[in-house]
This record gives sequence, C-alpha cells and structure tokens, in this order.
Amino acid sequence: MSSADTTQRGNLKSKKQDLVRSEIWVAAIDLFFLEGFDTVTIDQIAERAGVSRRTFFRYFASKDDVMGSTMKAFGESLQQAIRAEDTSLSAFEVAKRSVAHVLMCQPSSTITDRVVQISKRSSAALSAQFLQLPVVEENLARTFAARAGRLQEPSLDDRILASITFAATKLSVDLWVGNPRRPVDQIVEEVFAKLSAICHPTPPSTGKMLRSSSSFKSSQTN
Amino acid sequence: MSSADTTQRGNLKSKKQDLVRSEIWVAAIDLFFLEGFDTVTIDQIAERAGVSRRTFFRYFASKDDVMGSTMKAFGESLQQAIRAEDTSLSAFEVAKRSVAHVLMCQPSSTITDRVVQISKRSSAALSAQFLQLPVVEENLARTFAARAGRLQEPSLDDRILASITFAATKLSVDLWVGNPRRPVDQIVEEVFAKLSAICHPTPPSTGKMLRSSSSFKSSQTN
DNA sequence: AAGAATAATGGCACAGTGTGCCACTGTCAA
DNA sequence: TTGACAGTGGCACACTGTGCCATTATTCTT
Repeated sequence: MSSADTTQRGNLKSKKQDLVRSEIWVAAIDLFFLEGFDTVTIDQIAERAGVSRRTFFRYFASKDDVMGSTMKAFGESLQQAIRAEDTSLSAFEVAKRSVAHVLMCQPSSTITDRVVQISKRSSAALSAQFLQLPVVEENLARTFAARAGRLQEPSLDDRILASITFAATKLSVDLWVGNPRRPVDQIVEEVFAKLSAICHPTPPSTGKMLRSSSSFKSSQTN
Repeated sequence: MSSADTTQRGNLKSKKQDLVRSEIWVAAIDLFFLEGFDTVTIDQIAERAGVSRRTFFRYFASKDDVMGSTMKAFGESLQQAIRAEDTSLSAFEVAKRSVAHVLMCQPSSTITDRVVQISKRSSAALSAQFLQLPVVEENLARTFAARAGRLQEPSLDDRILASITFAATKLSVDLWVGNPRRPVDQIVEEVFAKLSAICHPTPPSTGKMLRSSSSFKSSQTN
C-alpha cells in the first residue's frame, strides 16, 4: 500500500492517490465533526470530497474504516517511535517514551482533538476505532519482538508490551483531553508510574500462589 | 442459564424472551462456525432460529452484536468474579484470580472454543468482539472502583486495572486455545507474572533506579 | 371464563451500505 | 495515431437496519 513499488512514475501516481485519499478523509472528518458521525452518509462524504460514491469505496472500506485509519496511523507512529528508541533501554521504558513522544509530536492537535470529539459524541465512532485494535496490537507486538531481536512470532512478553502500550496511550489521551493544559509527558509519566505500582503483586516474598492442580473439570459449575 | 426460578409468575415472559434470544444466538454461532462469519446472512440466521428477520433485529442490533454479546457476557462474569473476591487482597491479585476463575468456570468449553475458532477464521468476527471493548472496560473500571469504595467515577487506577484485566484475559485465552491441555490457572499465572515483571522499572536482579527526564509530579491526586 | 389491555411477532417499505461489472477518460509508450 | 492501462463514474443487485402497522399471543381485569 505505502511501499515504493517499482518505478518512479508509479510513485507519482501513488502520490495522486494519497491526495485523493486525504481529500476524502478530511471531508469525512469535517462532516463527522459538524453533523455527527451517525447521521452522515457516505454519499455526503463523497460529494464533499468531489468524488463518486464508488470511488469512496475504492479508498475506504466503510465509514468505520475512515475512523479506523486514524487509529492505524497512530499505531504506525507508535511503531516508528519504538524502533527509534535506544536499544539499551528496558522495554517498559521504551513503551513509556514512545507513547509520550507520539502524543507530543502530533502533527496537528486540532485534528486529534476533532477525532476525539467525534469519538466522544458517538459511541459508534469510538467503536470504529477499536475495530482496528487487533491489527494495531499485532503490529506493536511485532515491533517489540523485532526490537528485542526476536524475528519470528512475537512472544508473550511482546504481546503484553503491546497491550500495555495501547492501553497507556488510550488512557493518556483520555486524561489529556480531560485536561489539555497539563503537560503530556507528565500525564504519560503518571499513567506508567501507576501501572507499574499496580502491577506490584507481592512486595516482600512469594505469597500464596494459586497453584492448584491441573485437573479441572469444566462442567456446569457456576 | 438453567436456574429454575419459579417464584415469580410475571417474568415468565422475560424468560421466553431469553429463550428466543438464546435460540437466535445458538443458530448464529452454529452458522458462523459452519459457513464462516462473513458469508452468513441475517436471513439465514433468522430462518435457522425459526424467527423472522425483523425479530432478529429486536434481539440483536446486528451480526456484529451477536459476537459482541459473548464479549459482554464475558465482561459481566469478570465483574461478578471481581466482586466476589476478598476485599483484603490487592487489586492486582483480585484481577489475576478473577481472570483465572472466569476462564476455569466457563459453562461450556465447546462454546468458547467455537467462538474463538470463528474469531480466528474471520477478522471481522474478531473485530466485532472488540467493538464492545469501551463498554466492557468501563464496566470493569466501575467494578474496581466500587470494590475500593470509590462510588463515584472510576479513578485512573481503576481504569488501568480494567485495561490490565481485559488484556490479560485476551492473552490468556489466546494461550489457552494455542495449548488447550495446559492448565488454565497456570496460564493466567504466567501472564500476570510476566506482566508484573515487565512493568517493573527496576528489574529485581539489579537495583538501579532510573529516572526519566521529566520529573513526575501528580498535580492533584484523584 | 371472557374480554380488554399489553407485548411480541411478522410483513412490508424504504434509506443506506458494500460490491461486481462495464463503459468512459486521461496518461504513457511504441 | 494507436494500444495498453489505471483511475473513475454509473448502474445494478444483494444485504443491512429501522419505522410502521396488522396480526397473534400473553397477561390482566372483571
């Protein structure tokens, strides 16, 4: 999709495609913001973007996909940030720094704010973003795996890291829109600090683990 | 599900509704499993369930909602488990025990396995489950808040707990279907142990304390 | 027990969605 | 020019989701 395929002239063509895609996306976000995600139809979006309905579906699979694409883009920024971090840092630290970096380096806070506002006003819009969660988390897990030199399938640790990163991002954005004046890095710091504190299970020594026997019959017991 | 409650005479009707709903749900899951989530139409589901298309939409908002309802039910089981845990335990411990308990007490592993299989074969089916994530996490956060005596809005800690619980459940289920012979409690134990290890900014082997650039200061404790 | 009130259901109709198919247009190469 | 080719628009069609109303079943009243 976004890979330099073969020749240079294909590059120009794909640039034109990106332009159209961007045009549609902006038109859609504008309409969502103005009229609400639920009531806007694809015909309206297409008309505002200056393309036909059929062409809309060549760039986005659905209305949900328009919202989801912002989530995917966010995930890709996160991946990039993770790859850019120093390899000597712990994975947890990398996650924290990456989230903070991505949140601080948003190209336009206006756009971000609009997307958040749309999501706050329509549960369908919010859910549409989470539709992309499996893909985003998988990609994050792969990125963490690659960073740690694990080139094969992501390990459980990588997947946990991905889940943490995503959740922390989500919560940080939530806090951010709740209080836009507070420094973002401070917000992220707090989220990760509390996460770390919460995940402290047994301070002194090994407590009583639930190491029960393996043979468990799953019957109608409830 | 099969609890006979003959005390009330007025809710015989609602019981019948539950029956119809269950009927539709089973028919849908069967079809999804047999023919694939994407190709099955609502007319097919309605026909197999013995109801009209219109009635289907009175019980489920969409095909996605059928998948999402299992996710919601799972979330409610989780809430119940959390409430049932001893209040003296740490929240992290409660999360771990609850996840383990819910996974072990599945009424039918066959059904669970089918749902997982459907989700593995269709990304749309998987995404449909995550559509419910905002609701489920919100409910989990409220449950944690109530458990801690915070009856108002869930705090950041509660939301982090909710995210952790959900993520751990997801990963545990993943490991489980990957290796159904392994004891569930052991799987959950591993997931939470690794989560805990990862979220330690200071590894247990080396006691070095690393501090980030920005100093953490919580402006106002919520 | 009989009829009234209430709720569930089914059958439309209709706007909107998503996709396959084909004809049209502009660009590039020979 | 001519032909190959990718992007586009228009059309048709199946499917989705919902409002409306007649019909049926259930519950409540007398």
